[in-house]
Amino acid sequence: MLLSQTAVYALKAVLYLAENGSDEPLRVDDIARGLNVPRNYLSKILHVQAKAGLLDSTRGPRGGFQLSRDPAQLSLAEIIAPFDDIAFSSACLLGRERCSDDTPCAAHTRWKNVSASVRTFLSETTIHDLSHSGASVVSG
Amino acid sequence: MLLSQTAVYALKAVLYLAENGSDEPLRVDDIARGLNVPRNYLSKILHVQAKAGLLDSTRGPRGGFQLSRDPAQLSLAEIIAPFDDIAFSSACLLGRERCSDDTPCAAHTRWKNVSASVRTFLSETTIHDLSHSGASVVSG
DNA sequence: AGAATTAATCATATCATCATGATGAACGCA
DNA sequence: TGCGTTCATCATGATGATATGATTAATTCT
Repeated sequence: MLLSQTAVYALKAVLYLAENGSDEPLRVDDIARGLNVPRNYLSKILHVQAKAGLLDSTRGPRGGFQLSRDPAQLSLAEIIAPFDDIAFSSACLLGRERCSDDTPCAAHTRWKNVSASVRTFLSETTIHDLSHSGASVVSG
Repeated sequence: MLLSQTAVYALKAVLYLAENGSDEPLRVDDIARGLNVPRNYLSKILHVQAKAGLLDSTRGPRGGFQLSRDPAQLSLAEIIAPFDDIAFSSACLLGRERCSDDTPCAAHTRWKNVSASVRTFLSETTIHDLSHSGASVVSG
């Protein structure tokens, strides 16, 4: 898979919030059940996202998680970033730390356009874009 | 990283063989040293590639590994396949087993063109293409 | 046959990811 | 203040990827 399991859960959770959250925060329990993902595991993922400023968390009764930003301003890249650098630092196909036009790996020239299209997709696609697809976030 | 470490080693080894091997097989020891990769670990990777029909292995004196095919007929996808399905079965961004035009995930429509370009790159780029890049395979 | 060479395999270690269960800390409300 | 709700954190385990070292099997050459 392109993304780690954790990053996928992070994405799904944000999508779930965008589709099901309103003014009220949603509880981890409900999100976890809705996505069919382990509760405590999801809790940690949501916590990381809250620390990254993507979500607001509220404790106590009527607490839970909310998006802290407009879904139309929230890119997939930002959501993935805390869990997975894939689209950014490690864009070299052969896993080199330094791989640029000046110090290319054997695949650099041919690969860079393809990898750029992946990065562009992730940074220009927003949660808003996906949450209007009509497809269910759940099950997978 | 897009590819697993193992798949990267597999790719590098084949590139190394394409660039340094001639009629004579190359020994694991030499390839491992040339690529700066653990010897026994590489040995297993080469063995898998031999079983997949990509390499010929010969034991005993003057033995080692050779490409079993013309580098111009050897795609990156074929080399990666025994180690990593990424480009094929698990093309769904959200990790769903079934994700198609009929049963799409939320990201399907937007992601499919991008992922197709990755698959195309891997299946249409050959070892020959990369081994003439002028860049070193080693280090990284 | 015997020695040298080389890949193949086995047993094990290490680490990150993925995950579970139990407990702690903050909060709201009566 | 006290109780229930909810997120936060801790301790632990399972699994797979990534290795390492030692041994075995096949082959060549003399």
